[in-house]
Amino acid sequence: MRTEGRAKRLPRAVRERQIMDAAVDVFSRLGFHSASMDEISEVAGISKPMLYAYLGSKEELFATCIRREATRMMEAIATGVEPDQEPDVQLWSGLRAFFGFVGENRASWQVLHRQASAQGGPFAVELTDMRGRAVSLVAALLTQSTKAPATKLEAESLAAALVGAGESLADWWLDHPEEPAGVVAARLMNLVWMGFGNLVDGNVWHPPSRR
Amino acid sequence: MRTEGRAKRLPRAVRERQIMDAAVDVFSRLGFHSASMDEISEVAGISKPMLYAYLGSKEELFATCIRREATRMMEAIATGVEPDQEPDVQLWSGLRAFFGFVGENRASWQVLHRQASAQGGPFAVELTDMRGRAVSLVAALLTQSTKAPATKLEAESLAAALVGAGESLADWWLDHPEEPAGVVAARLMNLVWMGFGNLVDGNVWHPPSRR
DNA sequence: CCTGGTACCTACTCGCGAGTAAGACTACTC
DNA sequence: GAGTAGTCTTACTCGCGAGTAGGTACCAGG
Repeated sequence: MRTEGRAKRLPRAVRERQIMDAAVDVFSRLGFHSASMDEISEVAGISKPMLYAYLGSKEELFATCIRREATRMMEAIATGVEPDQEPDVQLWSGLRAFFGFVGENRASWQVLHRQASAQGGPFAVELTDMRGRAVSLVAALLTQSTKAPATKLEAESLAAALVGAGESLADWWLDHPEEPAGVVAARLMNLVWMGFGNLVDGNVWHPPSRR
Repeated sequence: MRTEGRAKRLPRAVRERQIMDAAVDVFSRLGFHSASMDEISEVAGISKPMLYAYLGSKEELFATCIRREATRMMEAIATGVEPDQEPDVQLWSGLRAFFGFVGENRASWQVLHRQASAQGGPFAVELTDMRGRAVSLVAALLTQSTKAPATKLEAESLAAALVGAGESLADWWLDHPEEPAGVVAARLMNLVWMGFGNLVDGNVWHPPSRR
């Protein structure tokens, strides 16, 4: 029994999952360019031609990773958010779900946010797409709840700022992992709902009575 | 007179500036990895060995670009901000300066923000450094003006969120260049100072009486 | 007019990594 | 047990781009 020998024969679907997992791991650690197909294949416990046979080129592989992780994240948020509630509660539940997802899945988050946004090329499409969905969601929340008729552009840019604040705070969180997810989420909630103007006066937002 | 011949002899300092300008241009268009030293040298109107003679390796060159552009930006902000004013006015002037800088200097902004943050390596240092200075600035503004004694971590994370919101909104702005800088800045000001909670009720922030 | 120093070049080396050719092993079917 | 479909491998090619060796033009000062 050699320790390094021919890999056990496995059905394609299983191998593809293993490869994707390895790819997300390596891409998130090294970034798109510094990651080599050799390393990914090694981590996946498989030889390089399998990569190409199953997942196509390096770019396709990366794009597939982005798509998979983005979908996972959007589903996590969609599951967590509570519709038919007051706007602030909807936002709050969305933020909790977002930071919850990032808390587990650090690798996914990194490959999603840092890497994809840097490669201007074909990947930006996947990322921009997901980000666009998130922005639209927030923008809709805003538009629907506002009394003053805001322009589409205005709502969208505010939503972009909010999403950016979330991403950035999540990045910051990576460097301060000791903070619990709920605390970080609550902070952002306070910032965007109450504003500094209120916070400096000691007025904070808090969730409605516990269920 | 050949169109492509030996370059005119110029003193080192001048050439270095030209090279840096070319490097910022190319890096911001293509990103660190996709940019080649050959292309940079071509844009700079010079041959490759000059690059290495003057600016060292590719990594050194990139780091130097980051440092230069980051310094320019921080100086622009420092110049624009009005100390000894109310916190909201300080923040407002800072935001205006920031978006003003980004509005001109699109290339600088891109090379700064998108590229550097993606290459985890030695460059993150430069970028993290500048970002850290910005965050500290905002955090200090917050701490100094708040009545409720906030923890250091709290102020810092809020500042990180704000800086991130600014960066993200600036990114968004790149895709909607028709908006004037002041409008974009005002939107972010409203978001972070008033909060959505106020905005949906139509309460907006506006600067104190014109000087 | 030589001597050195500085700006500047052409023309390489050389490693790394994406992608492939060609086949070997396994398992299922008839 | 022969065909065939799918899994998996070793061992390459090949271009691109970082970095360099070894010069050439130009300008001081002696």
